Amino acid sequence: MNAEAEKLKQARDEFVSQWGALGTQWGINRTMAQIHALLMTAPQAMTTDEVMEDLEISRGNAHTNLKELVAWGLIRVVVKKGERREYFEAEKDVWSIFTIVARERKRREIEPALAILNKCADESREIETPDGKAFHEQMRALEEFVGFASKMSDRISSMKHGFAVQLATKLLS
Amino acid sequence: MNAEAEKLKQARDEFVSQWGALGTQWGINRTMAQIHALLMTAPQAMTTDEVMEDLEISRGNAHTNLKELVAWGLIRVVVKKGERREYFEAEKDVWSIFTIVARERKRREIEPALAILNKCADESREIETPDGKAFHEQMRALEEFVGFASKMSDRISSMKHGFAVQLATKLLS
DNA sequence: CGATATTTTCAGAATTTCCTGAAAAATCGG
DNA sequence: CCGATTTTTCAGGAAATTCTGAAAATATCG
Repeated sequence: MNAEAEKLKQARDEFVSQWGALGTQWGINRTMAQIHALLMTAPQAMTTDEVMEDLEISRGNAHTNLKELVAWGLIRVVVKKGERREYFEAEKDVWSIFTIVARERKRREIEPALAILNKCADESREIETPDGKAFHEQMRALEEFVGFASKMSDRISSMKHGFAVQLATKLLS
Repeated sequence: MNAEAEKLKQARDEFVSQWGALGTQWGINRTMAQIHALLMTAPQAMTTDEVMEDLEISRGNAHTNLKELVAWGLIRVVVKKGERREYFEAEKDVWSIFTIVARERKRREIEPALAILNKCADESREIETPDGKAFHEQMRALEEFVGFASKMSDRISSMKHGFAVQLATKLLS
């Protein structure tokens, strides 16, 4: 019956490793993605040392990225009775994961863009040359679109899972 | 009347520089984002040399990133009659830009993820231990969700601009 | 307290990504 | 073809990011 455990270990290792590689494409570092993958598929909460050993990384690296994941809200600290050290466990619900990631991406990608577009649209509002008008119009169009995207993101993130699925299904039908 | 041109130049420079900085957050390199910003706000198509001079970058850098933007479809090569060298101009329509970026992100972020989840869900399908079942179920849930996202992305990207706005407006109302 | 376990920080090393500049290749008109 | 112009490639350097390992800080227990 240990062949099963072996198969599981292999599948999980592959998931962790590949998910880590993907993280790079994704703008988060490899270790963070790997830890996330590891904890998402962990039967129980894990300690820093277990994570270190499993991924063969340094304590500093494990610590920094665990805390970063906690800051994102993708994992939680768990304290066990009579135990001194911290355990970590991942949020496993896919809809929760999605909304957390969407919120963070909005904060890091959409909001700064909106700020820039706002400022540039503003600074060019009164320029009367043809080129100036064209520039202003381009800024305004981008601003409007990104603002739309921002609001959509909020709207969808705040939906209940069920409602979002319903909407999506309707859209895909 | 040259104060106006000065103001425009300043606003545009700021846009280019800030958009470049944002590109980094975004997983594309600074130069590529800067060139894109520059061309999006250019009154006319520009040559490689003009881009080099404007952004103060090397020929190799300018060339590589111009070609990369062409590969994405965010800019086009323009040939002028009686002129030997290539000019570049950007796609300026925001909806087109959005669909191009969405398509590329799907290709680079969603599809590889789906492939991994598929494989891992498959490899764990027959494991009968409780941990194995939990792992499989997590892979399956993620796969389903990401698959959904992928289809949604296609659907929205293939919409006409007007229809998408209509839908969005309804959603935001 | 003092001893011990655990977490946090961070300087410097390792790695990855990006850019330069120059040489090579391709293109074109005459 | 030849010479001139333009595009492309790429080795090596520069810059940015990530990781290690060890020391410092903090927490906990008797």
